[in-house]
Amino acid sequence: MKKKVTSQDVADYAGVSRTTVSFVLNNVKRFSISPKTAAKVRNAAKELGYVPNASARALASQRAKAIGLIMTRSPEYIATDPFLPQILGGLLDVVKQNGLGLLVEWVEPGQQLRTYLELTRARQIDGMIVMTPREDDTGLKALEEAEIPAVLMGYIPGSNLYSVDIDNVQAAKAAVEHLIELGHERIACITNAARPYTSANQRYEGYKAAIENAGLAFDESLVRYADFNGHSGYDRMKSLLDNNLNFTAVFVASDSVAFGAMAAIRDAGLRIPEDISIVGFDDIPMASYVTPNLTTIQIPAKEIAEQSCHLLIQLMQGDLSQNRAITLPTQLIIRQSTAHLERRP
Amino acid sequence: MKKKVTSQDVADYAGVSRTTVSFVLNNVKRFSISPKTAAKVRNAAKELGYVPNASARALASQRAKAIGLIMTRSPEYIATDPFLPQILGGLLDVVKQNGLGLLVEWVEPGQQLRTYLELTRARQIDGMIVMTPREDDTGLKALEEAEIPAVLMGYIPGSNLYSVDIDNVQAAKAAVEHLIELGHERIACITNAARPYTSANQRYEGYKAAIENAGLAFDESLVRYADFNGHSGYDRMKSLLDNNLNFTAVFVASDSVAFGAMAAIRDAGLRIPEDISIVGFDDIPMASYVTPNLTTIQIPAKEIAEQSCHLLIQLMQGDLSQNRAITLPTQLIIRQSTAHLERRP
DNA sequence: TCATACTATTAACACGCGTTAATAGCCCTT
DNA sequence: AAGGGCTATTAACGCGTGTTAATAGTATGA
Repeated sequence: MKKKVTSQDVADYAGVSRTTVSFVLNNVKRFSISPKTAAKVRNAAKELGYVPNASARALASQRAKAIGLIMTRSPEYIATDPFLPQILGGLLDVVKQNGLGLLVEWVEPGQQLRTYLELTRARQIDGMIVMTPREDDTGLKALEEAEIPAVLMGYIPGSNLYSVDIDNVQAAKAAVEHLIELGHERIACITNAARPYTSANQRYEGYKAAIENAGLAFDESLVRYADFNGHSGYDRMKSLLDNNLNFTAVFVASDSVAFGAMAAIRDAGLRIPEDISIVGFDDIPMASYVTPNLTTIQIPAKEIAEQSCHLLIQLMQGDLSQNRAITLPTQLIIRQSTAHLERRP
Repeated sequence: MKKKVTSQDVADYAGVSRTTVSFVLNNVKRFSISPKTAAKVRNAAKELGYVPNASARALASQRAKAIGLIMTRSPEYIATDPFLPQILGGLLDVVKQNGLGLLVEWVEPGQQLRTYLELTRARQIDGMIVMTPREDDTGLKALEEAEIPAVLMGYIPGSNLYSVDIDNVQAAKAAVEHLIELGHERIACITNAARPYTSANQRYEGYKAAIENAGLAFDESLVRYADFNGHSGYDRMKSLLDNNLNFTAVFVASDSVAFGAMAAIRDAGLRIPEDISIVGFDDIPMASYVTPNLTTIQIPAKEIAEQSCHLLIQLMQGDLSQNRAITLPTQLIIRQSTAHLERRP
């Protein structure tokens, strides 16, 4: 290992004091440094390949120059999240532009309290983005009180935390209204996750609202709760089909889940969209490659990540004048998995 | 913000010195502490909600208690990597078990040298896992020399770095041999990425070897180089089809790319597998949900991540007696996208 | 009784950097 | 020549923890 180069080394090499080195390299303008000295210092730093020690800097300046991405799910579920790449891509982009680092953590559902506080106190990060929060998350209140900058990706009713999200209710409503316009009246629903996940609950509410607004009969027995992945989608759809519920369309609140559901429909010998129309949610990349192409709701995942990150950075700079809740628009993408209801004799 | 609790506070509260607190909380056995005192300290720490400051600890102990995941791709490509969730899930699992943090970084192709060294010197991390390295990566040699623990996810010929990978050549060979056994003789190939990416090159070599071993004619004009995503797959397949190359099967070295290729085949009015058989690579979750289900090579992505992490942790503990290169097994998963060649009149 | 060995604890320094308060150098005015 | 007001620079302290070398205390053996 090459011997570590400290700012003292740079100072010696340039023939100035360590303080001067710090001023030059951090562009401290309160103390004017002559251009000649500054050049000497910069040159020395480059010559020696000086890289400031992050820990020491964090300790002295009281800021870690890093943010945390906190996921409230177990690795098992993280591994199957089709959105993660887009989220991460968006975050990494912004984070790097601002010279920050990104620390990824997950907390076991139930352990949130301890972990949020630990992360806060440990000061390894200056702020955090909480992904996929659950309404029953006990730690979020504590997070509000501790005044560490935090942004929710997603929304928790009643929480005072800053958040960036889509309007899940409206989006789900739009999806179901599309089916209604196509003449469907018995429309099933498979959520993306269990109800404590806000997004799942909101999409369910949107589904319900669309049904009721249209004067159709809402039937709870047409609803199933999936578990993020395609496997659960297959399972829930099978359950719907096995029960002879006589529906002609289904709203599936997640594309991943929808793919599983589609497989179940095919395995039952039914055709999409001739026998059953299906609308997804998310517009993950694969949605346009499956057969038939999936009609779905497009979520600007990357923008959500970017906006979250920008917001967090502003909070970290003490700028609190922002909107507490940012809502990003979604779009219904009509493809081939939905069709007019064909009345059968 | 609650006032930060330092180890001094704990010491005062417990009526001992800060050193004792440190010894107790870090289980330093060289200096024996009486059980009574230890209990007093632990109790005080709990009472006050003491969480050690990560930066200070890192500075003093010369170890950051964190590892880095370095991706040599731009966020644009990161956003479309279907493997990322599995990798991340695997890493997070192991990382947490060992009380470490995970820092995610990306380096612009071409900027590797600077970034690897910066990360090394900054000491924000104790070791790093480099993902999807390229053969033309100039920074890896520097990484070898700097003696920071590092593990490659993937393999670079001629590199002395520790690595965890699958046998890409063998796996590709198995995929193509499957097609050959089905009677195909004109077999096209679309790689997952450009040649400088080792995995792309190795899969290409496997393809070539299988063709030649079987005594078939190798034809370079049947090869295209894709770019990770489905879009490029669509494009490359279209190029193959437009050129009237008369092939009956194709080996696509990435499922994502394969999905695009499948769409192109359908858009050309051809059927899978009746007109063209297709084998993918990766077995991403969607592979079993597309129509027809994709025959592909299964990669143990999560295990790769876990093994990489375990290996890295051992390196960080100074245990160098490990295998330099770990190779994990792959498996050909035969589904519905491949079929016997039907001789047309 | 005294030296010895061992246990339990602590004072003090190091880690590398940011930053305030103080100092040295210099030109200009009176 | 002396003071005044700049500008450029630095000594010195603090951030919170790990760790070594030294100290106080206590039991053991002759």
